Amino acid sequence: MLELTISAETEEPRDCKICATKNAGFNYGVQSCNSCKMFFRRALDTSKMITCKKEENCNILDPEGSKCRFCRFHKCVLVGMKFIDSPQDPSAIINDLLHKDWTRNQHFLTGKAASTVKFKDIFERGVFLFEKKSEDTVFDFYEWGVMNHLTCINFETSLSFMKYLSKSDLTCVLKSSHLLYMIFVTAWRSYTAKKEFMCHPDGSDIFPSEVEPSAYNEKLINEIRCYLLSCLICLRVTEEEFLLLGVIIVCNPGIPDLSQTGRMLLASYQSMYGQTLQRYCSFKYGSNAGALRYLEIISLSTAIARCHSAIANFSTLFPIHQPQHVKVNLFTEILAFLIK
DNA sequence: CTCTCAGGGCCATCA
DNA sequence: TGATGGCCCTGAGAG
Ligand SMILES: [Zn+2]
Ligand SMILES: [Zn+2]
Repeated sequence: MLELTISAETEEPRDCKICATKNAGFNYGVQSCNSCKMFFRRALDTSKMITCKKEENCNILDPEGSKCRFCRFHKCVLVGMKFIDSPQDPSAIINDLLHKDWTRNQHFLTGKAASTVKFKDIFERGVFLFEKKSEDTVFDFYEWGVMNHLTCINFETSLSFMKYLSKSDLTCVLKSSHLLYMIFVTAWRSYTAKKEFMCHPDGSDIFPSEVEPSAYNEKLINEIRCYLLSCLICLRVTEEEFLLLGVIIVCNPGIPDLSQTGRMLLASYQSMYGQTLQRYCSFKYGSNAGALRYLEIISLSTAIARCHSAIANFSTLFPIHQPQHVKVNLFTEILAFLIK
């Protein structure tokens, strides 16, 4: 690879790009010393989230700053250390997603949100514990809705790359991509239940009962209920395609307010999952049909975005058409945060 | 063979 | 005392 970027002038070409140690070799694709190489590898291995105690801009060259694991790791990413072993085994990736998705679905079907869950925690950490729901519990719209949000966010934050993101980047991802992902999951769930319109597992509506459909444009309501689902039916989307497209949506690097390292991390993972989807398609449908199929699956994200904007429109119209029914609860707080 | 680099073991350091 | 990180070694692969 051509090295066109000129870093600080005092830096010798053989210095470690992260900590400036002399006589560094090549590790993970960049000029780096052995310590930084090992640090990077161990940082990738750890299951714990790394955080910065200061402002996420510690100077690694100064002995105080070099103690910050978060900032050192992010400098590794920033200078271009490759954090994905290439190429990945597609079936291992799919199995990992299958397992995470199964967990999400179990929580959604059998759990209920712990009463301790508060709005301000949801988009900060995105990890929740669920309590067992008793057999005869009947959820109303808002309880289903909150569970749908929490279990999807739980899934999103359990993805392998999320632990590398800073807290603010994590919030950006959840704020921009979570609702798209949740819409897709809801459509998928209705699709696997062979429904013709989106609904909750017990068949209840995806609109709260106080919504008076006749007060709205029928096309708008239909777009929310049916449009995306009809695309899934029409394409006969497989579970593998659902899983991979779901992650591709969650690791969209084009969302606003991301840090540069956050964008780089998401872009690499999105491209890795994209390649996996491509390989899956060409394996399942053959090389030519697979390439077309890949594009068709990717273009589902347009249908998801269309449903998203219909929901945004609806939630703008709702307080205008039915001001007497506006409620404030956890679900409406979450939705208000996501649609802005 | 030599060179480079990924990865693992071992041990010093520090809360 | 357990987590962390630096030093040194090994083995695989390329040339
Ligand atoms: Zn270094
Ligand atoms: Zn820091």
